[in-house]
Amino acid sequence: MEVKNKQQGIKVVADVLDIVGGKWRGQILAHLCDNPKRFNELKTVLSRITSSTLTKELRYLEDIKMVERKIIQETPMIVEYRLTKHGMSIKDLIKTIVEWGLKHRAIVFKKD
Amino acid sequence: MEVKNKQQGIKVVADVLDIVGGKWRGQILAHLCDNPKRFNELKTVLSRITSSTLTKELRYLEDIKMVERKIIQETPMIVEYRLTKHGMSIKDLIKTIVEWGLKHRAIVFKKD
DNA sequence: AATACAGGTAGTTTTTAAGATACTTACTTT
DNA sequence: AAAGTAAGTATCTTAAAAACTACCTGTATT
Repeated sequence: MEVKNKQQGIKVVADVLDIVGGKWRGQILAHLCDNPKRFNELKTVLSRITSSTLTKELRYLEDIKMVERKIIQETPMIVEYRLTKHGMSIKDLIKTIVEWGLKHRAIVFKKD
Repeated sequence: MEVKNKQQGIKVVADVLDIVGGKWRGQILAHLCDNPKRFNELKTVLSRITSSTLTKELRYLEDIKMVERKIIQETPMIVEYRLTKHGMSIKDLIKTIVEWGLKHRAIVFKKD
C-alpha cells in the first residue's frame, strides 16, 4: 500500500500516536498482544500505574474498539481485557516499535 | 530479530513512544523522512505549531541524535534540519504507523 | 468477626506539554 | 530609512495527563 496523499499521511501519524501514545496505552496494548489479561494482572505488570489511570486508559481503548472487556465470571468477579478482532491489527505495529527500540536504544535512550 | 525478554521488550515501547509521541515529534520526523527542511518550512507544514514549540522539539530530537541541524549559509541565514544517519532508521516505523492509520482510521478515529 | 482480594469509582492535586505573546540579531528588499 | 524575512529566545499562562488519596461492593480467607 502506497501513501497517496502525503499531507494526509502525515496527519494520520498524530492520530495513531493518540491511540498508542501517552505513558500507558502502548504498554497496555503490548501486554494484551500476548494474551488476554485481568485488571489486576495489568496493574501488576505496569507496576507504577494506579487503578484510576488504568481504568481510564482501558475505557478509552474500549471506546475506540481496540480492546474489549469481558466479564468471565460474576462471583467471584473475574474480568478480562483482550484485543478486539480489530485491535489485533496493532500487533505488527507494536512489534515494529519494540524491534526499533531494542535495536536503537543504545544510541537514542542515552540521557547523559 | 526475536524479542528475548518480554518485560524489557514492553518497557521499550514507552521509550520509543517518548521519541515519536506527543503532538509534534512524530509529524516532524515524518516530514523529515522525505527530505531535509528548513525551520520555516517545517513551521509552515505543521501549520499550528509555534516557534518556541518547534525549537524545543527540534532541540530534543537533536539531543537524542535523531536529527541534525546544519547551517547551510551564514548570511542570509539558512538552517536545515535533516535526519541523521541513525535517524533514517525511523522511516520504516513511520511508514508502518502511517499505513496502519490509513487502513484503520474509519473504525478507530471515529469520535461519535 | 476481621482482613484481604478483585475490580473498580470519585474528587483533588501535581506535573508536564503545549500555546500565547513579545522580543532579538543580522540581513535584504522596497 | 522603513519594513520584511529568517531563525530563533525568553517568559508566562493554560490545558491536559497522570498521580494521590480515599472510598465502594461483593466474595473468600483466617
